[in-house]
Amino acid sequence: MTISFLPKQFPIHAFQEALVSWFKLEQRDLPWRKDQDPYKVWVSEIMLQQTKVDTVIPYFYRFLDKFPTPESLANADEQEVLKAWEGLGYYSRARNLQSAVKEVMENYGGKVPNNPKELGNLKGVGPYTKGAILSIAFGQPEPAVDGNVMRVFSRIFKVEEDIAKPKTRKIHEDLVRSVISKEDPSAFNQGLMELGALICKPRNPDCLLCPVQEYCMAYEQGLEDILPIKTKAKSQRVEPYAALLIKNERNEVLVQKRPEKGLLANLYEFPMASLKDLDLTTIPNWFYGEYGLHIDIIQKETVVKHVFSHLTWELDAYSATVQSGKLDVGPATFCSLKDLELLPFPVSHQKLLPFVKTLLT
DNA sequence: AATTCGTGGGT
DNA sequence: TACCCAAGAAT
Repeated sequence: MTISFLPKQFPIHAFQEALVSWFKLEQRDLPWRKDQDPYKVWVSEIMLQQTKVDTVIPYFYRFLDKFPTPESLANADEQEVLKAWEGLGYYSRARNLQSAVKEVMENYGGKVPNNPKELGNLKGVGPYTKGAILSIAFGQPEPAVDGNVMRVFSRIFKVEEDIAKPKTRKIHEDLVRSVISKEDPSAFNQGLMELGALICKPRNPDCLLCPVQEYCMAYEQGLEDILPIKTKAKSQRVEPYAALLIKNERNEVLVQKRPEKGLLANLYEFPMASLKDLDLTTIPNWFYGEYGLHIDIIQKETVVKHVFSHLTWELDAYSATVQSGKLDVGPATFCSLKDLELLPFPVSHQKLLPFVKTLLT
């Protein structure tokens, strides 16, 4: 059964005009809005996935300064790309972006594809990003449905489907297709998102300032605080670890590269022992088995609690020294204080760097 | 379809 | 404090 949420008498053109003219007047001056270079639009859209504008801005400047063209990004070392992404989170975005840019270099002559099929096949480019690039960079009337659009449309058209459910996105894509401005798809799509960010906020929306208030069913019926419907995520688990800050006789600290898949893939960290399986007395023996080094634990330096989307790390950081043995693990290596600055660390381990500096100084 | 994947700011 | 939330994609 197909449900159309678009009222038969909905004044499409007046709605478009109200939204687009508001956006052109009130839009924020953002660095990725200076031109419509598809590469810059692409980079910005990847960075903006699940990430606030204010957080992205400095990363966007630094990233474009370092990798101004698809070619420069394609030819860069992955570690350098991850270093530029350090602290931004969702690091597979960076690795997928570089992978996709390499494909653009090889298969599309360095030109970002301007059609849904080729664009959607690029790594890290899903339905939203595909539509955003097509509409913003190429002016095509394609939907770009993100969380803002689903919230805004849930209110305007009184859509009561759970926006946390994957299938709900299709409802809103159909709605966008039925009302998008063919004259200015870019301003229309961006206008919806800008409206969601500035006016039609998740909580306490500023309906009195809204340029499309007269078209909003939720406002008309006093439902703006009820919609959208969104079920809440389940609670997260807690994982306790001992993080080991191990110094050798050459005043270097042991670091290791994380696996190439999964959480914080290919980033660096200090070795961690799960306190679910081990305790302070069994860690040295475990460590010798894993790394081939006898260590002496000195003392607890700090405790770090780090919250991810789906789990929490509780890191008890211990200083330690190498007693004897020979390191025999590939991804692990001793690293000088100076060279640490070249390695990409997740924020969880950046919190430990001040203590490492003290240890090595 | 449900989980996994980061982080910082708002309330 | 403890949630909630953000211009999602991959699996």
